Amino acid sequence: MIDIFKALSEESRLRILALLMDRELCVCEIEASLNMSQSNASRQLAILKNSDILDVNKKAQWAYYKISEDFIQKHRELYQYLRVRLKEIPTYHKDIDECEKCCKQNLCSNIRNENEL
Amino acid sequence: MIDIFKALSEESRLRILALLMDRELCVCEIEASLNMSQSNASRQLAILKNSDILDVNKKAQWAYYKISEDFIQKHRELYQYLRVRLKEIPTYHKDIDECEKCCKQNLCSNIRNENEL
DNA sequence: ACTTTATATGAGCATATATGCATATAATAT
DNA sequence: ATATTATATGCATATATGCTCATATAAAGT
Repeated sequence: MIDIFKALSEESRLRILALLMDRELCVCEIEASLNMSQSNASRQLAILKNSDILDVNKKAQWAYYKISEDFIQKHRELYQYLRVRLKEIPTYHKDIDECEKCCKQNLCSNIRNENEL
Repeated sequence: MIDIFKALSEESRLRILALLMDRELCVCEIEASLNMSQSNASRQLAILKNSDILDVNKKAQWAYYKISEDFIQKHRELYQYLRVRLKEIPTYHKDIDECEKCCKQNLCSNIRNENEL
């Protein structure tokens, strides 16, 4: 539990989570959407993954992160709380808009769509 | 929200919160129950209060801390989550037992009981 | 084999946090 | 007034964290 709260106690990680509430994303999409450096995006994702909030799904050279199903089930109240409250982050709408743009551009080619849809 | 998660991301503060789920307590009772230094107990309580999780009620030379009613109402899912999960802290039962002992000893005389019951 | 692309990670720096000690403040009791 | 008791806080220090730069790893394309 303490690891979860630690993971949630940093703004850039909350912004990442807010994006992942809607869809799974690869590192480069998060990096571009939130205007973070590649290494920083990768590190923050690793922290969220190590606290079992995120799952990663590696395909070819891409790493797709999403909210872990296990987290959603085991921490239901907290997940619901986040679902509502992450929208209150000051940059929320800007971040979502940026993310929409990135996803439309198919930053990391089409491999995700080809394999999953 | 970020301030709340930061406040919740430290073990001694979670242990304090676990005790306060049952009753309001003054600094010296927390200090004795959790075997913390006076200054540390005071500081952690201040952090929880500044993030609006706790309320303080000062009477004579004592400061009684409790979970803020406002927090319970405004962060209902998170509060329910904490209510259940704080019991999973490894030292939970030991802490509660110690706290029972302290309260029975009337560490800070009887002023609370005289005024409130 | 070499290059390109995506991600992860080590080293180093700056900042933040936790904590002890000493001291300040503030209320009470003598 | 002085002493006692409870709490808060300034300062110093050790540790942790966030972030950048450079580099490593790993998969694919040429």
